[in-house]
Amino acid sequence: MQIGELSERAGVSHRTIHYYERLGLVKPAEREGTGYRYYDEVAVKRLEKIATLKRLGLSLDEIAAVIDLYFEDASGIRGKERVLEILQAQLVNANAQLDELTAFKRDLESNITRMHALIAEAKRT
Amino acid sequence: MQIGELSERAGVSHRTIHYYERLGLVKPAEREGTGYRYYDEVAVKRLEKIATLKRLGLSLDEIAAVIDLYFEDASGIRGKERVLEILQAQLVNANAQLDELTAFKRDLESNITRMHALIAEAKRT
DNA sequence: CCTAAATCTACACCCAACGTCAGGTTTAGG
DNA sequence: CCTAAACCTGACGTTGGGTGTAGATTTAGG
Repeated sequence: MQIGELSERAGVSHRTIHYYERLGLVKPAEREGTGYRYYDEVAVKRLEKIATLKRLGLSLDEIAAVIDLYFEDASGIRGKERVLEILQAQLVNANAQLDELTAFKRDLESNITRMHALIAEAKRT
Repeated sequence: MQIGELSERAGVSHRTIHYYERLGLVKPAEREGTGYRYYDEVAVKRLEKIATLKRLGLSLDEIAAVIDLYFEDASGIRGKERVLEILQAQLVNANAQLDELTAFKRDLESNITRMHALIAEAKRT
């Protein structure tokens, strides 16, 4: 598939794909002499994973550092141990974010209740 | 307290406080003729709340739209209804983020398990 | 009263993460 | 074979969230 289709399917602009390529986040499956980029299905998954990691608050540089481990196996025991470390660090992080988000949600809910009450009261008078 | 102390206690630079002031996120308790800004304890709390909301992924503009409701009551029924809308939108958002984060965490855990297995196997051989 | 430290305003600059534009090349379909 | 649509590169613009710096003013402590 060419960059246009990839762009459409992954929901990012082709300029963004170019940009990500420069940062080492994605690369075309092949680029025969002509210059056109051709991608495979994995590229779609990759861009989707990038989007997810971005939503979790990682910078593009941070994503570049870990994205590969979702799509190729680390070689050698050292590589695997390194990957394991990174994954565990991310897990700790995710748990912290979950806690914060949960507290925020509770906060929101109580404020919503309060607002409802205030509005009801204001209407009564 | 002056801006230096506020800066120190809230863990943000005084330049950032100036910047936030321009965006309407904080304002000094008083500014007598001289020009110096003087803050009270609430300002510390405010800056901490801003930091929290930022960590949750809100932009400074979005924060500006809701921060007041943590520290003063919206005036008038229209104001309260507006605040309610914003809160409810944020709740929807928070729920979506929670779902995504939970899925991400599951993913991480399964990858961690897999890595453990791969490492154990590699060591056996 | 004097001076060093803190603060003031205003403008310029920085980085990340793109988007826009221009001018040229490649491809696919009729 | 021709042309419109897709693609290429490179340079420049933009937005968000700040930081740096200069030159002037204010304050506090000895």
